[in-house]
Amino acid sequence: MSTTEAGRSTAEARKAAILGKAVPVFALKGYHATPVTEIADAAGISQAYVFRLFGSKLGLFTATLERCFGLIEQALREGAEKAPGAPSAQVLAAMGDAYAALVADRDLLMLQVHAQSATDVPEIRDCMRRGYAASVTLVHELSGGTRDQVQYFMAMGLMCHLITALELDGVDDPWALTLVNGMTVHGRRAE
Amino acid sequence: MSTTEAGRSTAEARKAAILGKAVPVFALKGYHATPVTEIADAAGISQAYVFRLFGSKLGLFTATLERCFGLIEQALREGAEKAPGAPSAQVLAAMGDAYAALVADRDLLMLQVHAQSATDVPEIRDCMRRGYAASVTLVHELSGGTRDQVQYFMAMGLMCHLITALELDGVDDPWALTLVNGMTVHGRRAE
DNA sequence: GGGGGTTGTTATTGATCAGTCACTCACTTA
DNA sequence: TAAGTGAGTGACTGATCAATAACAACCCCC
Repeated sequence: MSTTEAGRSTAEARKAAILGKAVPVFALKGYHATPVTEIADAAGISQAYVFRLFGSKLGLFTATLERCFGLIEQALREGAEKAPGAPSAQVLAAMGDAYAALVADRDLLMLQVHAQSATDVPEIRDCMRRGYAASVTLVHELSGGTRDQVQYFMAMGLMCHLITALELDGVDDPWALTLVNGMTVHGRRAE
Repeated sequence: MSTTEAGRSTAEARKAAILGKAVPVFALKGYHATPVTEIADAAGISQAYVFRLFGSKLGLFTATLERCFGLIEQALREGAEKAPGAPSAQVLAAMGDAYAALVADRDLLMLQVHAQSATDVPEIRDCMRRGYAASVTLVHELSGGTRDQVQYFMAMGLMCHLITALELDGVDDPWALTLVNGMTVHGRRAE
């Protein structure tokens, strides 16, 4: 079970490849419940080498989380560019749509949920703070919305987390419909 | 390190006592990262006996989670009773205040966060669904609010989870203030 | 006063997992 | 072609932890 497809490459390229595979694997069961062997297997690489590249399981997880935040910021930015000069509400709607498209695959969303639960580890808590700081600041600046609007925007993002974690998409009961109210599937409400 | 204070008691009383101690312990690091030994120690009881009483770690966790939801429902109910016959918005505000008072100690809130992250375990996911179903239904019935109002109420509850997990109370940066906007410390926004 | 159910413990087991170590292999440069 | 370097691995270790097994004290009712 060695390198099946790619031959050898540079350490940086390998790290990037591993991070790409790590997102869906960590998204499944979270930080504590995921052995790094699973990520090594998914990346088609030995577990020992993952430790060599990232130092520790914690280093691997925070790197994965940072990559995740990077993708989200990029999506928000691209969304905002689609409504240039529009009023705040419309910019927020465009950013919401871009975010919804990005997180349609569940993985980035669930990684956030797991990271939020692992904040007893200081490095993870700090990484989360940095990520949310960047996101909130970005939404504020690009949309020009009020504090209430931005808070509402983020709150609906959190509601997406819950809907995804509980797999409420297909549930037809009234309480589930109330929570999903106005959301696009796996996505975020437009306004 | 045996039973320090209490002598022997009935199994039911012991189970209740253990659940009381289990809430803060599970709240610290969550389901996967908390060994049942820690809960046994906190309850002043042997680890083996905890397994006898709850069958498995999963059984202990779901029982703890159910207790937590029970406390929340009780608080919501008592909150609603303080504004009888008032318009929806005021009933929601009263329920929010009661909820805020209940979760001021962080534990119940963090338990929710951890449980949301452990939904890959089917029993935990189902337990969460039942709990949220009961809460949403209760808020809807007691307040008589619209779907949007109830969704917003729950979304602000989720925002509390984030604020608590990231310890944003004392943070003075603009992005943190945006998220905390309108919330009472560790609590939930009134309206 | 003793049988039987209940409360509780100590000791152990079998598995899992983060992290390490001593290597090998391939490529580059002189 | 020999020496050096970075990529990559298999095999191990020490610790932790969920779960169990075997046993001990207690109490109530007959």
